Amino acid sequence: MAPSGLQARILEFISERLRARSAPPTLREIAARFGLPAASSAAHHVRKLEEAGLLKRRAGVSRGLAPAQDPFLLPILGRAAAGSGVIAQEDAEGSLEVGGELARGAEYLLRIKGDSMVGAGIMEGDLVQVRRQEHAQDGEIVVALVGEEAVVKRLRRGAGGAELRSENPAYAPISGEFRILGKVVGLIRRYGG
Amino acid sequence: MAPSGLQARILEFISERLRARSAPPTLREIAARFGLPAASSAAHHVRKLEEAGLLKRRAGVSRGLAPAQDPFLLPILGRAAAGSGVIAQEDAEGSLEVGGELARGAEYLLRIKGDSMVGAGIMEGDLVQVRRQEHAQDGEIVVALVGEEAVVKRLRRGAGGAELRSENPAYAPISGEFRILGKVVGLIRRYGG
DNA sequence: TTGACAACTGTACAAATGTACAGTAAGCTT
DNA sequence: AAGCTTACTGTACATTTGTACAGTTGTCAA
Repeated sequence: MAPSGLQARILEFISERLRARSAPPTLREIAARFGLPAASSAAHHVRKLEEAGLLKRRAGVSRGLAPAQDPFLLPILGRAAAGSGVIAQEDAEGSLEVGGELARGAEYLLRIKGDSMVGAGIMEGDLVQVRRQEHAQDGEIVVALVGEEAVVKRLRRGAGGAELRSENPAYAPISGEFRILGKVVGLIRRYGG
Repeated sequence: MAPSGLQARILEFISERLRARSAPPTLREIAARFGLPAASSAAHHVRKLEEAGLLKRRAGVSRGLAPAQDPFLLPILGRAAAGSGVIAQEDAEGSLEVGGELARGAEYLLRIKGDSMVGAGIMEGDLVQVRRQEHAQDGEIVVALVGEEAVVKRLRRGAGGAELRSENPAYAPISGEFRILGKVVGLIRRYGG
């Protein structure tokens, strides 16, 4: 199921084209790019990628190639979506296209509610980019599940165990039971207007 | 020079396709979309758009259409770049691809130095998205030229004239001579790692 | 070696696609 | 009205492009 090196490069070639906002390559362009002798050779590899679920295509349409999952369209999840303990993609309040380099490492966006992290420059209404992971290091900003609620806090690991700290003196640290859902890898803010 | 309503819609149609990460339309697809009777009709409008400098195309290549200026790749300018009074694109320290919706209204990115705006959640190292304009309203965050230096401050218009305020009590307002270079429309932050 | 299977290639072809060019329609000036 | 310019359309055609299919090569097991 793992694509061969060549097929991975073909997939990357197609993604590159799309990222550069131009039309994806034709089969013959793929063949020329990788020194394949005929269009059907490219067709063969493209079919393999399609069978592996890595590539979508519109049959019969020229340049109808596109990576199956677009890593640039991130769902925006609301805090309420954490009720079940996992933040489900189905509960997205929408999605936002995030550019190539910017999207690196992020899996979803979470909209910030409240002012508990203003000391870290995270304001109400900001979108934080989150990568799903269950562990994090001391000092990192994480998304954690506290009871039924997902919160964004700074993780502190000390002798007395781990705790979640707000960056606002008005809020007390949370040292009880919690579970880390992900790590904050970036932040996006829009100024109204 | 101003494109007719139809031509503007054709341009938007092409952009939409690219934004959705799929291949731009063929001439016949454009014709079908807008009820034009023949491929040559679409070809005619495309040629007009090209002559107006709004569209680039690769001649003879299928689906070789793309908007002339890609609004998604924004240059990252450093503060030093403001020496001459204008922030020149040539002084970019790099560029960052910013997704469709996110890029709306922004023309370049400016990297924040210093902590004078921490009260507004703007931290050292953040990138602010800026739209060039010479006027701004009371309360908006702007990029302004003070002497030889470009700074990011909040604009306050009062009875005594306009002034630039930091969001950090350690810094005094700037009420002397300054010129507004642009308005901050967004903010992007990456957490290291 | 033999056979079986998958990976890959060559060729031919129908459909899709851009383009040239003559033509028509509509406005505008004189 | 006549003449001119511009906008748009119809048609034909060469090229590009996806696809089918038979053929070739390579790998692996027995």
